[in-house]
Amino acid sequence: MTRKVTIRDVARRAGVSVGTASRVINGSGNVAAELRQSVERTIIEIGFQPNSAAQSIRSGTSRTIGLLVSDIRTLRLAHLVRGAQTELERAGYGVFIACHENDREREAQALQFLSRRRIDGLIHSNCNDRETEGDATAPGMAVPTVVYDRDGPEHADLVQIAHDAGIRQAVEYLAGLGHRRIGLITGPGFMYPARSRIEGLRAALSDAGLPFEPRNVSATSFGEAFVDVSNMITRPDRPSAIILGGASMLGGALRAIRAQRLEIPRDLSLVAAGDSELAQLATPAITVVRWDMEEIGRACATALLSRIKTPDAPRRRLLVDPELVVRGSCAALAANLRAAAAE
Amino acid sequence: MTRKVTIRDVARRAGVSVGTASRVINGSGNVAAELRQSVERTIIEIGFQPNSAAQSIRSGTSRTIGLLVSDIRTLRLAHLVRGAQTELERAGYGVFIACHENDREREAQALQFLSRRRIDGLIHSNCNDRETEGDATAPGMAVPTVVYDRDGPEHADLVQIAHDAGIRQAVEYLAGLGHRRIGLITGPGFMYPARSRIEGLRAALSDAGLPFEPRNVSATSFGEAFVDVSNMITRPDRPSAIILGGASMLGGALRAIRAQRLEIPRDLSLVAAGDSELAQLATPAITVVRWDMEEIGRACATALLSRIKTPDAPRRRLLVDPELVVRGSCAALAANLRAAAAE
DNA sequence: TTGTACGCGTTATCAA
DNA sequence: TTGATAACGCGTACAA
Repeated sequence: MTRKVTIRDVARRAGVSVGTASRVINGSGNVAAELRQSVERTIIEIGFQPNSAAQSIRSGTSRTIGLLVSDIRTLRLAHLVRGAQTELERAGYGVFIACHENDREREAQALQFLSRRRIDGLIHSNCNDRETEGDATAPGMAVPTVVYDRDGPEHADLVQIAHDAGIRQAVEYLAGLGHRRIGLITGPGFMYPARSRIEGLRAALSDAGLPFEPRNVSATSFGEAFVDVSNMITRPDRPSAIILGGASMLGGALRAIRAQRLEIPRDLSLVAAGDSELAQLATPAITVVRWDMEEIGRACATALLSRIKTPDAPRRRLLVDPELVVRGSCAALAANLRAAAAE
Repeated sequence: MTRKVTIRDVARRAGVSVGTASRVINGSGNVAAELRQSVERTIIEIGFQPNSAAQSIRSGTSRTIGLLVSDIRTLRLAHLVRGAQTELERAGYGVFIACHENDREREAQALQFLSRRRIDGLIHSNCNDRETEGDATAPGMAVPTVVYDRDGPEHADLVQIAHDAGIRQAVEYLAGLGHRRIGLITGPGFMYPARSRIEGLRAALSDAGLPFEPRNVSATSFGEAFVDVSNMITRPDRPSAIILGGASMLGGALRAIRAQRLEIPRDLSLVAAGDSELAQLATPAITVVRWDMEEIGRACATALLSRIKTPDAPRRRLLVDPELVVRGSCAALAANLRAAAAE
């Protein structure tokens, strides 16, 4: 176990003062060329590494960003994280990743943990954006914050997906195929995405001259896709097309559809909001509304970096427009009816 | 921007010395009940959070673990990370995640970065375990280290998958189905998994009384699965069964097989080493040799924690046995031949 | 241009 | 049991 090597060791060995050594290390102030070289050589020789904790305590900045999401095992969040990470590391920041797993308590703990680490900024995807009062009182929340795809607290910058616009694209596409009863199954209403999607559905249906039917909308808890889809597709007046809000629902939805012996797209058209490996690999491949999580991660990072640079700038909101990717899970309604009648 | 609140603020406001405040905060030493309560109340009132950088600089320990893998966008690595993270957080450690993306330079940079942060331990999955001499000289490598699924440097503890045993299970299963020409396609030989798999194949074939044919083994770079599989299955004496080493190869392999208009399992049996969503969802579902990445992440964490506790304990090696999960991608050879003849 | 010395927030030692 | 104070490693104001 070698004892740690400090800037004093460098100074002593190079025959200079710690001040000079520090100036060489940070490139601040002028240092004679010969001394500089001597110090630089010494640093390499004895393998000196500045202690970032000491730097942090001295400078009041930790060069660390906190990144708090539900779970990096979710592929799209892993992509978000990587996008943010590359951008932040490029700027010299380290990234502390924490997962709240949609548990308010865990989230609070993580926030407190990050606060003790004196993070310089936070990228946060809350697990509940309707009750952020807890966070407001939470210590360390005055830190520059970018909230991803949630309605964050007052002081935070926002990076959000325009889910309403995505739903609109899906509805226009489906309406163009002749569908008149379009269902939406999405997550719980205490998070921005679900609210935005429902709003988008309402507007898009109205524009298409179609009625908004509350029974064709299901906004409940996660992981219940099987149940929600089953309920919706077993009704006699079931929708002929369903929009699935949330990529994590696709598995359950497909199982439900299969269990009812419905065939996609013959008996039911399906659009998923959010791309996934499953959507690409399913047969038929699922038509989706998608956005690039890695790019969004980078966007969160740059937003945060500029917020850190100019803390008093007005609050910003970045809205990312999704893109419709047509694959094989939707059929024109006429064909749909024909096939159904032929059975 | 509220000024940071320090332990001195707590002490002053509670009317005690910083020493007493510190003792209350850390639960070290005895403090009179009334003083303790007063301090505790004050801490909550003014929202004091110990500055972990200062704690670190004082105690010489950062309560931080570095976790260096190729890429958390790989689902199984995300699982490993979460497993390790939960275990380490439970023990009061924060986890600094870095990705080297199989680039030696990035890896060195990450190592240096983590070293400056004075991590107390490292969980590392090297991108090349045949040239670790660079790491040895790298500063900060004296830190307690657990290497995952690589042949790490001398001082590191090892957590490895028994890939050889996994291949053996696959070979025994395939041989039992009548297969005599069994191919193996795996990653580059400068990493432990490929070496272990080839070794396992050799031993298992020998035990089954089958010849080891070098041309039925392909150990090249990643991401070339399509090419490697194509080459192997277009040969006139192609194997009747292929073992795929590395879950990331499955996509390319399936495309290659499809491109040759071979049908699984009729024309070709397939076993994948490493489970994946794709393996479960493909039709037919792919028979795999699998292991639980989250459990392994936890194992890495506990190994590291005990290493930190007892730095001088002898080097340990944990070998995890894979498990064969039979699904639908393998057929008895007889049926295979019959079908082929009927074409 | 260089060196000295102080302070960052904390813990630990030592006297009281 | 409590308080005063030294140290941890570093950056920087100030003096030389």
